[in-house]
Amino acid sequence: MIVAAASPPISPPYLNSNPGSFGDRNQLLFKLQKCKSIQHAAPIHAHIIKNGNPNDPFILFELLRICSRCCSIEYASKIFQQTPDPNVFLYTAFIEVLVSSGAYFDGIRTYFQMIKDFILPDNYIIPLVLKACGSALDLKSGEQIHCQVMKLGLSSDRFVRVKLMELYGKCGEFNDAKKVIDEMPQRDVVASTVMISCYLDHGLVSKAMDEFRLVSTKDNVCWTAVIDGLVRNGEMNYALELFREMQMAGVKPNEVTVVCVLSACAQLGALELGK
DNA sequence: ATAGGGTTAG
Repeated sequence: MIVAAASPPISPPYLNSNPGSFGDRNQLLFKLQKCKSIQHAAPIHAHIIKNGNPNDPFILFELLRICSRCCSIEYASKIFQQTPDPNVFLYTAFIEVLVSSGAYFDGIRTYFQMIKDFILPDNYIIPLVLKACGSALDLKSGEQIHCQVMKLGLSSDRFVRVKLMELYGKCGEFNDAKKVIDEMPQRDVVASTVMISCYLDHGLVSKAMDEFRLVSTKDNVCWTAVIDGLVRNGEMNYALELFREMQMAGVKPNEVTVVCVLSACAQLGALELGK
């Protein structure tokens, strides 16, 4: 069988005209995706600056991801400052570097810079920056972002809702957190777990249990969050009772569950039970 | 073509 000869490929403008040892642009991208450190990425980056398009957003995105992996704010800042018109992906990747290194306020500032530049936030960057607000206990910024969420119609996104609840929970605004979960058409187990933890972190045991009784789940993380919270609130017997109930319901404990239950036994001096 | 959620001790 004779196969028709393929028509000669048209070189896309980003293709390296004389591919050296690094190969073409897609191979460079692939190599960057596998880089674990800047040491590995730097020569590839240098090669792109010399021979390729250093403003290629996909390349820059991968470089920022590497900075996230190895917590290098410095390298990331250099890249980001030299990016002429960062899009929402590049803002997200850069803010991720900042937030994962604990530079919450820098992350929040960078987000508001993006808004000033008329770049629309999406349902990926919003949870990220809400997490920063929660960690920094920056309720004012968080509320501002909540307003943007409503205007942009992003409030149905489940990641957005979870991070809104965490923000309000960390700031002690339980009514606002509850409003978010109550507005869900139907609550999912992660949202419920966050709401429960939000109560238990502030000693509101009975509110947490009310929320838990609405769930009915075989999800052991959710059960564990409740058991842990009870232990942290000094409700050892209640925690052990729930542990038994969990097993009766056929939910398998994980290692975190066991740590919590053993801690309860230790605090009760219940050696035999612990054994 | 580029991305993401919840639980623990020390």
